[in-house]
Amino acid sequence: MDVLQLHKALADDTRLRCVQLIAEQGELCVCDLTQALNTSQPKISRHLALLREANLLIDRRQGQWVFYQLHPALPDWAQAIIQAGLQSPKNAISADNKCIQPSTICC
Amino acid sequence: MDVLQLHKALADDTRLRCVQLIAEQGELCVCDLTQALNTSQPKISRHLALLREANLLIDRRQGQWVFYQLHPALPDWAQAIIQAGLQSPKNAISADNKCIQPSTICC
DNA sequence: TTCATATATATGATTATTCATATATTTATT
DNA sequence: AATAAATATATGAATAATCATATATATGAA
Repeated sequence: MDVLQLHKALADDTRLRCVQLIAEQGELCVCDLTQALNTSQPKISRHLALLREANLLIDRRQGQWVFYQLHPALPDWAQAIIQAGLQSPKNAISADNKCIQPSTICC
Repeated sequence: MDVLQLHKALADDTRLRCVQLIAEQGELCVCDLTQALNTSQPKISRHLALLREANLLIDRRQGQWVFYQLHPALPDWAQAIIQAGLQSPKNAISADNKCIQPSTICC
């Protein structure tokens, strides 16, 4: 993972909001994100796959559900970039995260 | 300027290297960047225009030359994102910046 | 247990759209 | 005229969205 790849991964509204929500909540499943972002399941799934392939997220299946969290080995500079983005008053999730609780929305 | 726009602005190799070089050097002119990145002048110019329109850079004409620097009113979170990217051992300019001196290459 | 069904997620395939680059031209400064 | 920079246009490439379908797990009835 390099800096360019991280910016590319976060340069999409859906992906940025997924990462910011997951960074705030620790762990969320696909159906959480689908509801929180009010978007289609295949769209979320594709973007999560991209983030997983970029080593930004890891997934974990638990029964029916697949939970995503930040990759535990994310380098410091990458964590710093994600955190700095969350500091912005105009971050990507300010309108979404009010109604999110970890895995309690649809699961 | 919001977080998504910043990531989009930095999600291109040419633009990321321009911003990182400028952040390190303070100020560079178009011909500096053209030489440092070994790429065509129209390509650099077009990407600089994008960064200027995104309020990431400002430009200043001095005689024949146009110098670019980071926007002085860049918010803290945006500066933090740029700086964190420079911390990466795999940042975008590690192969370029060795030969750069502010405005002394071609000007 | 077996069968049927529902739910959660992923993936192919297609289409649409956005983005980057190259070439040529133009403008501005000295 | 010569150098520096910007812009216009066309083209190709990468990216994203959508629909349909596939897979995996869970649940409940017979």
